[in-house]
This record gives sequence, structure tokens and C-alpha cells, in this order.
Amino acid sequence: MEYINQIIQGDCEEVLKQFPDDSIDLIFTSPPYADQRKSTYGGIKPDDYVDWFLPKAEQFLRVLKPTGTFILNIKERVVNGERHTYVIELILKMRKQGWLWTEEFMWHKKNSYPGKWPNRFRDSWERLLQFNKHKKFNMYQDAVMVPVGDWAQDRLANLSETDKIRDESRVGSGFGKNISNWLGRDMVYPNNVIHMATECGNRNHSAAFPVELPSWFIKLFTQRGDIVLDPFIGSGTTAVAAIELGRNYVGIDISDEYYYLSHERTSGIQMQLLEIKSERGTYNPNGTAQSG
Amino acid sequence: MEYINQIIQGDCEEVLKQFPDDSIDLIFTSPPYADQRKSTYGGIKPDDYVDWFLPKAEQFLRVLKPTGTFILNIKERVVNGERHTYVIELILKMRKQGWLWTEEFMWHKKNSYPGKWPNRFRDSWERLLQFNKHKKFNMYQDAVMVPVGDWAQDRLANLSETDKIRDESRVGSGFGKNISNWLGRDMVYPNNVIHMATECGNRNHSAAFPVELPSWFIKLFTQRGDIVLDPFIGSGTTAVAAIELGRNYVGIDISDEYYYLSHERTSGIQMQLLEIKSERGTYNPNGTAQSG
DNA sequence: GTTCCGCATGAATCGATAG
DNA sequence: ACTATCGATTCATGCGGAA
Repeated sequence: MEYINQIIQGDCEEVLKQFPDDSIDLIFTSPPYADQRKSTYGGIKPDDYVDWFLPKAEQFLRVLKPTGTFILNIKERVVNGERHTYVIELILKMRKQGWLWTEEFMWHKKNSYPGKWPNRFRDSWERLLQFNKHKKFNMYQDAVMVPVGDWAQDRLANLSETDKIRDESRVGSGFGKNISNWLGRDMVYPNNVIHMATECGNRNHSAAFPVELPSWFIKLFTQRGDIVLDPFIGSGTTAVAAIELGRNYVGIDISDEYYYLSHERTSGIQMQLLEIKSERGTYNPNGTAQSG
Repeated sequence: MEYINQIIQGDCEEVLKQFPDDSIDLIFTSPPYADQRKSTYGGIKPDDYVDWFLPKAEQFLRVLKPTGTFILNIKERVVNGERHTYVIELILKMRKQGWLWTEEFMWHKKNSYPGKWPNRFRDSWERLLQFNKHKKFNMYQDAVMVPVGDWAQDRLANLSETDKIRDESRVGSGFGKNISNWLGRDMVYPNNVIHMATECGNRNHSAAFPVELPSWFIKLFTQRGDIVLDPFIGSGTTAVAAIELGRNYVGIDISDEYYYLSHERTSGIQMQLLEIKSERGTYNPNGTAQSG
């Protein structure tokens, strides 16, 4: 399994054909959205989107473990004043491929793109479609419990990237800084609505989604040592989340620009973790209640 | 037009056949959800749901004005561990009927029904599908503006406790009380995510939506004097919202129990408004910037 | 060392203009 | 007529510099 913890450059459909069946625990990805403009990266026309995606989904289905989960972050574009139907058509076609459409999580993007139009408001949510191979799949609900009330989510949002990594390694709860504040509070299970802001301030890399988004699903659907695949890795955010949580990752991207960027980011993160390790003796990133 | 401001008992498909073309400004409804158990009110089996709904949708399309809007509150059930596909199939079929699928709003239900399952979290959101007859339709965006985020939050922090309690709509949708009276300026347009709690305290009827939900769409898509139709009026919430905002309503329900309940509610509301009118001289329920 | 304010920056969409 | 490009519109966020 020499592809483990690598960023691979290429078309995920072709690259994955080299992978064995039933070998991935979680696929988390945010493929390029349909776009009218041909020239841009990933510019697939809305009408062609389903046919473009389906053969890739077939490979995802093959390499996923029977207990694994596929989370697809996607949103339909407006075409001629209407929401295009490629996403819901994709759901129907993927079910015919053999996927189970288990759930649809909602990502509420508080800082959505601004703008004003005579006939619509700003689009502030995206779909996180959950697909599975079988009705029984691995789910570690305790790993994503939250305190009663939502005061803590605001806290977390204000931390820097390095702070989060350090504290992740220190307390091993997956919740980040100031874990003492969380102790003694009543914890409850979350629901299927996820509130997170998009990442907009980062100079070096512009990620479409915040690292907390893959983190949440990685904690929910995998344990330490499991393998997380992102076939459209982009700037590497999914891999960063996996590394921080002590999971193995596989990232694929067709763009060499994104390949180098994600490669650089994952290397950087791994360096930071090594430094923490040498500082503190043992490094024990965790995210679940299980002991490694 | 003797059906104006009436609750009508009957199957909306049949009742609406008596209505003229192009006569309704807004259709807002939350039809009975698909249900496995036939015995319950509105228990349509998920597999039969699309065929059950489509002929009704055809009547909706006929009676709606060309500038009008149809808002459909719906959510798919879980069947055999999967989200059923009747909602997305309905969207595709309604487009073939001639509807435009303009937008999908998200209703985030803050206090969703409690419960715990091994393979899913609580369902805390519902779809509000917007359909139109034409690309150009009436939309009064100014009627639903909300206080700007940072500005309002800083001010809110300095308010007294009682003032804070009065503010029900801080999170972003502008539903609660007269926020505009004391925040005044710095209003922004909302987005397509609606935060609202479900109605919990109602004893007579089952889990319904809060009156703020139809209110928001009535303000957004109609002016005073326009006609709002709810073909599955249930306990009458849509009619109550229309009356409060000075719009005309038409309510239809097949259940005589709901017929009497909604009839009673609308009569009560109208009595209250008459009393207010006589007390204050003129009654001017607001919601839009337009003068009636 | 905090807090505060200013500023650039987005998974966007519409309508007009140009080929 | 049909498609490609461009400007205008708009607001939550996180960063950096200043008080």
C-alpha cells in the first residue's frame, strides 16, 4: 500500500483503478462544481456534470470498505434563473450504481458570497451528501459531541491553525483549546446542520472549505489509523485534517498546481507535528475515545 | 370571487378546479408528509407520493398568476435506512409540468425533535422549495431585511437582559418582533437559510410550522391585498399569517377536523384585528415598505 | 499584551455587450 | 439566436497595524 499518506497527481478515475477493492474507510471530497466557463480548472458544464462524475463514483464505490462512508460536498449552480438539476439527478443515478443515499447534511455558510439580484438572495448553504455501501457502517457519534449551547463553537473559530494543532495533540479530545472549559458541561449529540464559515483569509492557499469540515466527518466516521481518501484534494485541506487527527490519507488531484500546493501543506503539517513530538516526548493526536 | 378569505373543506385538487386561471399571488403549503402507516391523516406511502402530488401541482400551476410564487415545505423520510427520493423525483417531474425550480431555501429547525439512532443524528432542517411559472416574478426584498451581523451583535451585547429576551431573531432571519423599530438602520438582505424554532406548545394539532415561516414568505412575495393560497391549510397557520399582514387568504383542507380548527382560528384572529382597529382608529399591519 | 478598526477577499448571479 | 466575457452588486470574516 505504497500510496498511503501521499498526494498523487492524476485523474482520480484512472489513479483509483490501481487501488485494491474495499480498502478505504472514508471518502471526503468537494469536487469542482459545475461551471459555465470551459477554461477554468474543473470547468464542467452543468449539463455534462452527471456523466462526468458517474464513472468516478463507480471507482469510489469499489475502493470503499463495506463499512465505509462517502461524503460528497456539492451545490447546484443557477442556470437561466433556475437551480440546475445535476445534483439531484446524480443522487438518483448513484443509487442505481449501488450506493445508498443515507443522509444529507446541511452546511450553513455564514459568510456566503455577497451580492444582490432582483430575484434571489445570497446562497448560504451547501449539501453534504452521505452515501454508503451497506446499511451498517462505522459511525463514532461520541467523537463529535458538543456542549449544550453553542458558545463554544465561536471560541474554536477564533484560534489560529497552529494553536489548534498543538492543543489537539495535548488534550486529544478533538475539540481544541481550553478543554477545561468543556469539562463538566453537559454534552449532547449534534444534528445534521453544520455551522461553519468559509475560509477566506489565508494568503498561501485558498481552500474552499475550512479544515473543521473534513475534521468533523473524519472524527465521526473513522478511527485512528484508518484511511481517508480525497480524490479532488485541491489545496490539501482534507489531508491536513486527517494528519491532525492521526488518520492516514490519500489525496489525488489532476492539477499540478494543486498537487504541489497540497504536497507542501501536508509536509508542513507533518513537520509541525514532529516538532511537537520532540518537544513533548510523545505525540498522541486523537479524535475518538479509543486509545491508540 | 366568493372563495376569498374562506376555509374550504375538500380535496384541493377538486376544489381548485372551480378556481379561475392566474388568480393566486402566492401558494404556501406544507403538505402531509409521506408516511408508511396508511391510517394516519394524510398517510401517503413514500413510493406513491409523487403520483399523488402531481395532479394537485398541475392545478397549482394553473391558478397561480404568471408573476406568482409557489413555496413547498417538504422533507423526505427515512425508509430502510435511506433518505427516500420522492422529493427530488417530484422536483424533476414538476419541471416537466412546466414549473421552474427557482430556489431551495433551507429551514433550520433549532429545536428539532429529540431522539438518538445508531446511524444518524437528529434531522434539523427542512426544504422550502421555490417554484415559479416564469423567470420574472414579484419579489419584495426590502420587506424582509435584517440587521447587519457585527453591528447588531455589538449593540446587542450592551442591551439589558429583558431587551435581549425580546429579540428572537438575532441569528439572521428577522422574524421575531419589531427589530427595525429599535435597530433602525444598517439593514442587510437575508440569505436563503432560515433559522426558526418549530412550534412546540400547540395542543390541538400535530407538529406544525411557526406562523413566522409563512409570514416571511408572504412579506417577500406579496403585497397588501394579494391572495395567498394554502391547499393543505391544516390548523390554519398560513391563513393567520396572511390576515395579520393584510393579505387575502384561501385555505383548503380535506379533513373536517382541520377545517373546523382553522376556521375557528381565522375567525378568532379577525375578531382580534377588528378590536385593534376600533381601538387605534386604523389598523396597519406591516411587513412591506409599500403603502397599502 | 489586549482591543479595536480598517481592509482585502471570496464555490456567485444578473444583465448587458460583443463575437 | 446562441454563446462567451465583463462590470456591478454585496457582506461576514480574519488578518495586520494602530491605539
